[in-house]
Amino acid sequence: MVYHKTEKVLEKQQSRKRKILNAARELLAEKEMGSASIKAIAKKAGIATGTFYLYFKDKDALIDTMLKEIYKELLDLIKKERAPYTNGFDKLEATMKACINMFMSKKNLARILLDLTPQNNAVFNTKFTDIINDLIWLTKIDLDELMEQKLIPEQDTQVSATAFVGAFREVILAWINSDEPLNEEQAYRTLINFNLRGLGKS
Amino acid sequence: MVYHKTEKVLEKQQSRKRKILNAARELLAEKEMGSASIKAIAKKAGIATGTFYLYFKDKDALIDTMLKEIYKELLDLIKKERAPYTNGFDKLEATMKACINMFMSKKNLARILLDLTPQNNAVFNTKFTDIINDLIWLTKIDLDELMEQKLIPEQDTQVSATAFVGAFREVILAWINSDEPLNEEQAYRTLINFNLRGLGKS
DNA sequence: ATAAAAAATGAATACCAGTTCAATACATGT
DNA sequence: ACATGTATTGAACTGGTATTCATTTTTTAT
Repeated sequence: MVYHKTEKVLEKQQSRKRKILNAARELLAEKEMGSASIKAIAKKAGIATGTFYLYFKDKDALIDTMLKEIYKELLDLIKKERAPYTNGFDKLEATMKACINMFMSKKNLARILLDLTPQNNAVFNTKFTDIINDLIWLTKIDLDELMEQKLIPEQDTQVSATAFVGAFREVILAWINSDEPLNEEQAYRTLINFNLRGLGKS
Repeated sequence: MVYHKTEKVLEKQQSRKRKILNAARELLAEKEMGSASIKAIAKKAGIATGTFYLYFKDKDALIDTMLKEIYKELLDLIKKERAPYTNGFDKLEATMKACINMFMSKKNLARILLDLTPQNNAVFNTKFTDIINDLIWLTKIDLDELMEQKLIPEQDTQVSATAFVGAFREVILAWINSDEPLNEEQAYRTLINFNLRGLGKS
């Protein structure tokens, strides 16, 4: 006798995997991240703890998958928002605006992607660092282009890109963890101007 | 019968407390911070695990004390380096140079003060956030003064200060965790210029 | 030197999170 | 309906860390 999964079962399984990923996202995004235990995730996803291991090899695999997913969502949005522009500064500004909008509307995503405060998990930290480094690397590409075109002064673009991302990250995190800035417009402009001026936009 | 501690004993106890604090610093500064267990700290300090609890109420108390100490050391150095200057920009630059020098020469301090990557400890995270916020607050004071004097354009100084600290932190961390920049001088100047230009130094 | 007081010890304890697994429930094909 | 393959369950297991505490060592005062 051979057993073949029916459509209904396949769908149920996919839905469960999604539920696990969503539960993990929600729990990780909450302030007290200690709460993101397998037991808690399983409970939130509506399954038994053992069931978790039918969908993911271990906790590391879950975190890996989750971070990849979130990062992809961010990159896709950035790509879309940058598409209309060819000028380097416009592209950078579009990138920042895309990030601000995404992070402010989906604060839980932002907490996971920008805030590494509370993780004890080695894979999480490694993956996380990789993502930040990747963002810095993408920024550096833009800066090298701008420097090539003499639109910004001679500088160590690796350092500038790191500073750029660092400034951005700290501000967004402050907004997320406290309450919004009083004057959104001015705050946004201040951040964007800080970074663009920092590069030496002439 | 009444027991009074003799000088020798008091000194020995103070020295032990120091040894515990130093052991904690060294272990926390190492890459794999999971190793900073009470057992490891006690071992490094040359005492039994139980003895630790004669000197600190619990692990949280140790971390609290340690972070306060380190932060005080940093603030003292900053204060000293700023003393010669009255101009706002000079003061900011002196602050940055003091931090760069301290962090690059005492990388373990920097890892503890700037990099919260691997802690699971709630008190550590809270304390850490407090310290960063304090640094931002101190920066904001300088910026308000500069804005008052019309030396930088109108802006949300809370945001600028946050960006300033964030850029600085990210770059220093990158230097600490990888290897030094190839061209130290240019890298330092790039970072300092980024931040000063970011403010809109005219 | 001796007894009381304090400090130090480290094995035992308590606790908590990730993971396993024997038992159970459900799905499939005949 | 039945037999067999697969999925689910949750209690038990594992490993690791903070903390305690009965015992031992050291210090003090007589």
